Amino acid sequence: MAIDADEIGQDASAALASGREDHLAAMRHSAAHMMAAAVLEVFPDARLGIGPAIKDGFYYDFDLPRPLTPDDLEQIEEKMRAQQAADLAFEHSRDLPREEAIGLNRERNQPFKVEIIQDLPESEGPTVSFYRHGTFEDLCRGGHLESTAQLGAFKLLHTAGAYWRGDETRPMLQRIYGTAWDTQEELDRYLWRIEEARKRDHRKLGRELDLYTFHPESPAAPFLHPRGMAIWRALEDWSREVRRGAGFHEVRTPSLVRKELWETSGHWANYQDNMFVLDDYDHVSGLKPMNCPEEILIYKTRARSYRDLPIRFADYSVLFRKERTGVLAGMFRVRQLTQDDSHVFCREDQLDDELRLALSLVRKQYAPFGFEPKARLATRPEKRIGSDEFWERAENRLRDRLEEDGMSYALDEGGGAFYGPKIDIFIEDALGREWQMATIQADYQLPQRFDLEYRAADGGFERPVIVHYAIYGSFERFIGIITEEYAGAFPLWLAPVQVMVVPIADRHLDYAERVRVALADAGLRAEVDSRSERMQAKLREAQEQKIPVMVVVGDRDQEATAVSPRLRTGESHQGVALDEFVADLVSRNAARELWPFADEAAS
RNA sequence: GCCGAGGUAGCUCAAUGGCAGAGCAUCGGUUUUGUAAACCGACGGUUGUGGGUUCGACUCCCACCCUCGGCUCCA
Repeated sequence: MAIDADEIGQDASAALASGREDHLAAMRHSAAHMMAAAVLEVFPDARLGIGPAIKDGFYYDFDLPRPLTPDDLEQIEEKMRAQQAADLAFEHSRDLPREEAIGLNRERNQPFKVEIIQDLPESEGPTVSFYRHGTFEDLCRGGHLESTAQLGAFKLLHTAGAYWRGDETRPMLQRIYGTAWDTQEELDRYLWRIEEARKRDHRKLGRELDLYTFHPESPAAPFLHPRGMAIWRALEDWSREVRRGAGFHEVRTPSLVRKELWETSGHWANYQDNMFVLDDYDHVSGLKPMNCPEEILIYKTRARSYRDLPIRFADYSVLFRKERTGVLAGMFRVRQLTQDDSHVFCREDQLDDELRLALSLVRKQYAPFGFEPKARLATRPEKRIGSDEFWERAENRLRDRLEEDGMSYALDEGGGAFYGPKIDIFIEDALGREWQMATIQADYQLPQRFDLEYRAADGGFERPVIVHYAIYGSFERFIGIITEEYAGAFPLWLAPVQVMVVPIADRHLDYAERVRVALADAGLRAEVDSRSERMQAKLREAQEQKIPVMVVVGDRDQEATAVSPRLRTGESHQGVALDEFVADLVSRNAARELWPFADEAAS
């Protein structure tokens, strides 16, 4: 078999990359040890939790007598620098039989360490290892730098509460997050990325660009301003276009639904606490957190034939989820959301094709954004319904489709929904952050719970399968993500105001309005800046609003029925014929190009 | 829900127990302009809400609301 030269190159660079990853992980893990030692210097009574390396850095959890302050962090960081300067060797100090190790940690008053040792599986062997640098010794599997002097550039970032072992019934410890890199340049670049993310915060941009705002009168629900709504509509139009070609039919279903439906679906048992429940005279009703059971009611309104299937419903209804207050976050986590929800009722023998269709629609719908989807296969959770045999079959099916599609995917053990496994799709944004987007689920449970059936070719009754998916996920969240991805500089097809017409003097107002109408008639979103301001001021304003195209109109343009466009990128032209200009924008808009540039704001 | 931080004019931010202020925005006027900010003036506040301490509270204390960073959760 011939070996592709490119493949060798890729393997080699992958090996290099993973060697570098190992090195960074060892360094960050070592930094965590040094931080623990420093914390013990400041708080001799501190009890230690765990301290792993993570993406971009490390953390360590502590039980401390009082909350940490920013001053404490500085002090701890200084003590770490002192260790770094002291060039202390990291050494494998000893291996102790479990009982002795437990005794040692009891003596040191480290109950969390005792618990870790007690819970180590037998397969880890009869002894546990300890590592030391300076006077600090910690229970540890190993994987360190040779010496504290090898720690590169680091910084302690912030503190946060974290439950011991991630269990909310256990004590809450104080976690200190830090970051560590080989060089100061890499550290600076990372800190720049954090700063850049802060600047792109969608809550800030949403207000500055007049897209959406949040108000305490309706917490965790965005108020969409005209400009935000324009983005929403552009997204919705694209979603409908994608689904129309794929044979979907749009439905709309009620928000307020009696609890019996949720009992049948299983949501009442599993998510009752996260539903808004209302008193409906002598009934109990809930605001719907999901569309599926209602699509099912539509399915059941008539006898279905095998010839009717697949039936594909799209539903853009509003959903309500009573999220715990602490999880709310701008557009990312809201209590009222709208999905581009899709439900396909199909025969078992059509399922593979429907999963293929779903994956292809994900690719298609993401293409104009420049998003490259990756997947996670989320398998059976602890809290679930259905037999193991069912889960096995369903998981394999999803895996096969992913393999076949070639989409890169990872496993998310136990991450499935209570009624079935799912494919979660995520993307990486311009700053290297990952966002979970679409989710695709093959569901055998709801059809059974609702006793769905269709008449088969042989005259018998068969049970359909439901494929659930949402590609944007929720519109709210998606808008938040793309606001940050583009740093507010939306490509033409998404820009709330696509063209700002800038008359030079008041005598050009009539012509400016004529230009606006020409653009609007062509289906573009255009406005005239009719203020009695200087042209430069209007351009600055439009530029700050990240409007992709400005057109200046003055005497020369008016005479020639032309415009003088200026792009957000700074590029400008004089005296372009109005017809040509409109036609050019119309075609770029229709093609949903990433134009003028997607990431110009990042540069 | 839990841990921590925060909330002053529409926005960004000053004022640490003693007269709540600036820039931008807004409004009025002057200016009519060729590719990123014209000039002059005016308006704007129950300092998140409610209680308390004090001669006096933006400032100190308590409760609540909202937001942010995390943890847990995410059908």
